[in-house]
Amino acid sequence: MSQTPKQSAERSVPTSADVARLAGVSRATVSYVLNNTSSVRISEPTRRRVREAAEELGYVPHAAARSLRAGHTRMVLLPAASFAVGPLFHRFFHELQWALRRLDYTVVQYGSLGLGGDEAARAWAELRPVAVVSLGEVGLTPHGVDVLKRSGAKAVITLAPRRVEGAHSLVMDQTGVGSCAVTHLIQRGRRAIGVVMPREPGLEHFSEPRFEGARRAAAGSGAHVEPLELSYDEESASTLAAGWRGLGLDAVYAYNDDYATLLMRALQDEGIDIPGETAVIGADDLLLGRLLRPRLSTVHIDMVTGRLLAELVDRVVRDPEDRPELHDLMGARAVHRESS
Amino acid sequence: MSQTPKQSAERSVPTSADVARLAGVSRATVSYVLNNTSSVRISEPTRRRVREAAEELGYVPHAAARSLRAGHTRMVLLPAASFAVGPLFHRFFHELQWALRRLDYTVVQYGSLGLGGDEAARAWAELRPVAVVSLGEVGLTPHGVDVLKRSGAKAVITLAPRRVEGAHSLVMDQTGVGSCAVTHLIQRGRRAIGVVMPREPGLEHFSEPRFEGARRAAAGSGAHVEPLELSYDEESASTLAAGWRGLGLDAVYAYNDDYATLLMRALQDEGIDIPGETAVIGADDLLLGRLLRPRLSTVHIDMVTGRLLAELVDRVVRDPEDRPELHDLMGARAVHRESS
DNA sequence: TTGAAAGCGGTACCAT
DNA sequence: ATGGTACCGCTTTCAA
Repeated sequence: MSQTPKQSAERSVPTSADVARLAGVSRATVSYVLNNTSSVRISEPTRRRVREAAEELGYVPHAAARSLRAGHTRMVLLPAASFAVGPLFHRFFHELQWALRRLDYTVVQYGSLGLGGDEAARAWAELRPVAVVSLGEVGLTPHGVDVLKRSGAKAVITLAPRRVEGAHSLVMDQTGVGSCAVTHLIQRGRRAIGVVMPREPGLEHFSEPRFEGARRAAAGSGAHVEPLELSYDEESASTLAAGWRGLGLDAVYAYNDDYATLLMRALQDEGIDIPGETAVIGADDLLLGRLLRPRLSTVHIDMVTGRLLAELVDRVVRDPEDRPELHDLMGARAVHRESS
Repeated sequence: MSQTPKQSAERSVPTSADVARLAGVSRATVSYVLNNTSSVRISEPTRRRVREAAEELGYVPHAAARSLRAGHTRMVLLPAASFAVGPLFHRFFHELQWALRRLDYTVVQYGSLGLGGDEAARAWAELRPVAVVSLGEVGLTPHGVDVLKRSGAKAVITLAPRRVEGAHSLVMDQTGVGSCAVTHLIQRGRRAIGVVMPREPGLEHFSEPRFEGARRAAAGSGAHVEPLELSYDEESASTLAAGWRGLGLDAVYAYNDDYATLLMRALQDEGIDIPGETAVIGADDLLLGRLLRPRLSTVHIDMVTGRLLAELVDRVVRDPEDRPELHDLMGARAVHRESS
């Protein structure tokens, strides 16, 4: 019902020229007033007239026009994750956005679902973001980085398991997670260790380095690791569990707590004693792992705060020559509970 | 190593004028070629020269300039969820983005963490999105909707538990979830029913309608419902469980499966038999619920596909007068397992 | 204290 | 088949 009165106003979007006309001033004055330009003094009555006019018309500045004129944006583009991220990442994302906003950036997530790496980079570049912070979901190639930088991006930062040429890469060392888990299992006397590799697309960026870390931890210790594919559904888990005894494993590191609980349940249903016959450890320290019996051992991950990364983004934007390092991006430590 | 050769090119971002100069043609011709404008015929040799020049310079069109000229964008803005959404929503979001991209929209998530409802709407309006699809995280007010529409948004669609004046609201009727759950419990002979209300901010938009549905289902059936606050951590759960017997309840509907499993574990640790002494039901049908013992009863939710919503967005964008209804946005049905 | 005007990077009409 | 040019909305000198 409240739509009809606005119908006339919906005809066309008010511009600063409309505001100027209504206030009886020039467009320049409108700009000065609405941006509180300090280098110019505008009388109080004029300011009021301008503000009232803007209010009355429901004037909202046009970001595209503004940034076109300015020659740059304050947009930080975060390629949106195309896979289900856990609460850990979610929290980090949240903090990052909040901190960036405090630094007066416009934070935008740009999904790139149907696009390949370089197509995505080009699509992002069209928006002329001042910075791009990629969490490694889409394959950002050296060429993609180059496209972004040539389009004016001051900072291209990847938080990926592996380094990307040309970008300011912060390696989020997932190998530490795998090596923590396997070291823990070895210390508890296990030698034949399965490592669950999720089949879900997108997760390979995480699972492969985690496996690599597991492999390295086992090397030279007398233990060996063996990759095991698993989809995140009950059927896949029970299939794996059904053939479990034939694998001859005495322990399993199951990528993360979600997969670990799924597999542990299937193993228990198969009559396999946890941790007696097989030790199980997950990762990410999800609440979930504490709800099952036996309680799930896990690898707790301390992630850098979003605030820290936001500050780094800001530094690189202000001085692209500056290449600050952010170490200890991720700490990992095994948490022993009852399943190992 | 690949940065140094580009250093000169990084000085300034190439424009269509640069491409024109290099190709020895006018800017108009560049535009025609790169956009495959069908109303104009350009010779093949010219086309090639233009394309090669664009390639060589690493030219990427400036989205802001384009939309400024065009007078409109193809941007669909999805306010990013400020709270942890479950896999259900995640999947829906994913589908929606994918489908919108197929329809040639640019999908952008805009976080609004530090902003109130109307501030957020204004910030969104600056980007001049052609459509806004809000999932109800931020309080989109009638005024906010108005701002967006006045700024040129053809479609403002809310997928919220409650209707928003002026917007094209698709009510995602969360009450059905609550009433399903409670009806199920009543049918199984329970009368004193607790309803868990998560303390986590943002979830009240979902939990309150779910509670309302629960209340309505109980009304006139001889049963009664009672809200119970719970935070998503073990301590809160065990506190609630410790006083459980004093509450005199014989069943609980625990918002969703996450909260349900958390509470169920705490109740079991307190020695309370599930479902003998207390029946438990969750919602959302998460895999998690099938991993615990007893298996968790739940309310399965069928959500409309993202594709369907994308088509609706497209329809409203093409004809804002059209106000198509999308019914049965969410179907809910109780799934009986072992905990009730 | 305020206004006129140039120009950011594209697009599309109208000439040639 | 191609080029000249006006214009989209806003900011920012420079002049008055």
